[in-house]
Amino acid sequence: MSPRTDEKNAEIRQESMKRIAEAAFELIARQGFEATTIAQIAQKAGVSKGLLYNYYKSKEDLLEKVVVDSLAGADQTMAGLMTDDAATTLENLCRYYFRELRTKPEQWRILTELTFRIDQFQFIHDIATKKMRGYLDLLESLLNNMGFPDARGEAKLLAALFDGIAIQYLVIRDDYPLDEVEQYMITKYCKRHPQ
Amino acid sequence: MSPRTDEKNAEIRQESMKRIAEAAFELIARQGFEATTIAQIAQKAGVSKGLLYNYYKSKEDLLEKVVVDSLAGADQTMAGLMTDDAATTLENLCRYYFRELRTKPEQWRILTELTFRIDQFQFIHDIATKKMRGYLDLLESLLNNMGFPDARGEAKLLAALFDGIAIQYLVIRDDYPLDEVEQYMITKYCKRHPQ
Amino acid sequence: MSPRTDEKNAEIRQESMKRIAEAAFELIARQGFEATTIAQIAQKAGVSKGLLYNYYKSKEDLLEKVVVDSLAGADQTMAGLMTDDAATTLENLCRYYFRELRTKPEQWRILTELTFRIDQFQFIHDIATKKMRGYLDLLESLLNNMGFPDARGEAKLLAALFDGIAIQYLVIRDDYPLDEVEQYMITKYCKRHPQ
Amino acid sequence: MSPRTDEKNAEIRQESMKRIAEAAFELIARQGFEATTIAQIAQKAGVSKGLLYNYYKSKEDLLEKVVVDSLAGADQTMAGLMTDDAATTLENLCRYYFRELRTKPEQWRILTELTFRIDQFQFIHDIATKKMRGYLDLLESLLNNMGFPDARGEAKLLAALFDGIAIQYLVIRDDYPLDEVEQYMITKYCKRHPQ
DNA sequence: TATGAATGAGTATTCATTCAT
DNA sequence: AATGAATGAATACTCATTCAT
Repeated sequence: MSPRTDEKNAEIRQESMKRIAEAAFELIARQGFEATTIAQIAQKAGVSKGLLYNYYKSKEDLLEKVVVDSLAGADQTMAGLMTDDAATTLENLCRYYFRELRTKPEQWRILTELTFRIDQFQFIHDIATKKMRGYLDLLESLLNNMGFPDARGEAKLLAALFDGIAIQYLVIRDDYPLDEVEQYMITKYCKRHPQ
Repeated sequence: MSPRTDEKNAEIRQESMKRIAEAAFELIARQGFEATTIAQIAQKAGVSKGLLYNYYKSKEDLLEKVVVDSLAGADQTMAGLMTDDAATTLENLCRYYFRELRTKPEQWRILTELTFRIDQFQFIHDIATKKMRGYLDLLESLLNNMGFPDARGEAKLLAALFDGIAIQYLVIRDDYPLDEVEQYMITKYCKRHPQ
Repeated sequence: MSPRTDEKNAEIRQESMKRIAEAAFELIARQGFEATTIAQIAQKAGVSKGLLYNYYKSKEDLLEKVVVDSLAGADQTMAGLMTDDAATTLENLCRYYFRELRTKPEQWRILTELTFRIDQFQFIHDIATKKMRGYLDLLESLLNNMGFPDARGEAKLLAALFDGIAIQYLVIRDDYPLDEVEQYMITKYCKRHPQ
Repeated sequence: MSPRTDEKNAEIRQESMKRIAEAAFELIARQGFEATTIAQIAQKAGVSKGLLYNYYKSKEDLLEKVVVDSLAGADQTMAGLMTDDAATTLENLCRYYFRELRTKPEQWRILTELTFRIDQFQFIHDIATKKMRGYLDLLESLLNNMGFPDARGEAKLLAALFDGIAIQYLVIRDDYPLDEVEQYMITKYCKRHPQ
């Protein structure tokens, strides 16, 4: 019960939770939520099923925490991409988005899949709605700064375009010309002066 | 000597299958595939669980048949929207798409969700991939006829845009300005002469 | 309702029952009783499931009738093997038994298997007990006529020997020297004068 | 740091498995394999259905493990009956066989029944075939040592005789003179000098 | 006589969750 | 903090049997 022990405990705790979360995300990304069992997650994380329930209330709670964590990480990274120049910022965001899509397609696949399951997971509804509004506001502000007329309307289309490109790529995958589309988007939205 | 004529039997079968399929699609669309039980489907269809297995090999087989049927119906409807004029055809398709989204959002949601569950529903993924390619070709051909330069590239963005609008609408729902976006799309792609 | 129709009906009836019984025996012999479904039997017999229940009260009733028929056929054949000379009769029976074993091993297999399921099928108990006693009496009488001392005791062993040979052959099958054993039995019991 | 020592866990597991196996064997021996439900076994063993599946992959796996265990036990016991003198060993085996038959007829019945269900329980058939060959070799060796001419042929008949006696006894049961037959077998094969 | 659509009771199996240690 | 034995509710699927026609 000395402070040292408490510290150590907190450390162990963090370590265990991290391993559980990683195992969960990886398995769920590969197999889907219902096809992944608590037993699999515990085994992959190298902990007992019981311990898992010390940290997470339920399987769904685990999913929520994992998803929230994953998105929080993305938010943080995106914050680092902001600059004083709107066009540069937009280009940074754009490149980041395409890089993520290319390097972690399975993670994006599961996140997108979950987005479609709004009615089944309440937390998804809240998160997805908030995220979408946030991105919309960000895009609007950037486009506005860049001098686009009807920045709000354009932002809506741009947001939809990003989502749609992800869908097409995640489904068609190897045959989808992601590089080409990325180039097109950057040229069209970040390099040209708006009319 | 048949106690019931073959036609009568076929009729009865069709009727039962239809009721089962409708019940299944509706429940699955609302609750998702795993959350929907065979018992629920049978009850909603007003038949016994056993009868369901006279017509469908398994729960997954039922899903497949229902999805294929649903998509076949859409194909047929779309075929009727073709005209001699590319711009008119595109406008028809566009209006049809937005009408579907508005009137049957749950169906679109479940179909898209299932498309993403590659490892679990290979057949849906295959169908969806083929459809996506088909739409891409159709859009390219239309845009080409309408005089767009780089019709292929533009078709890709347009396809992504349609998908993206759907996901945004399905998530944000009531707050999403679907009418406005529809108008914008039609104006931009179907009414203006390409540069 | 004319006599002619009744006759015809009876004929049809016989024909249908025969086909059902044959299909049932064949399927049950190959797959076992519980692994064989009424649907399979009906299909193989080319009749409807409903018709089957016009003739047989239940699946178990069908099994009983089929088994009884099969054994009755054997009885009839055996009756034709009787002669005035006990040694000749015994030899005939012996040869018949081995020939059956060789030509219809699957049928014997299922009958033997059923014999072991006394507690599960009441009718099996009755039939098997009666048969065994009948054979015992027959063998005793034959051995007695042939001059064996302690014909009853010897008959008991002989009966057990026949059963045991069947078991060994039906299990080991191809490697079992059935011909050799047959020859041995005939030589030992039918050809030599008892001491 | 384990909340329960590994040994303690192993003990608990062994205990549970034993109770399940015993319950399963007893019920299956009495009612047959398909007539015995998992629920019955679990209840008789005093555990939940779920626990049963912690230890056995399926109902059939449970059957296999139980059968293999049971036969391994018999092997061990028989090994203890071997002596330097062939006649004594044979007599020991003979007495053991009859005692088993008398005290555990249901177990013999079910094991033999299962042996005949080749297509459904391949593993039992394989085990039984191997056992039969093993017994044959053992009998041949013993008879050979005892000076029997044609020990191989005699062994075959003796093996069949044992099997046949079992089936006769299991069917006729109370009316079958098992004691008398046992005496006869011992006198004939173990006490007399071969000619 | 004959059919086959329909039933529903029955069964193996899975898995999130709990809790004694 | 950590374990894993144990639970039991939930669920897909089967199949003998019935009955309207």
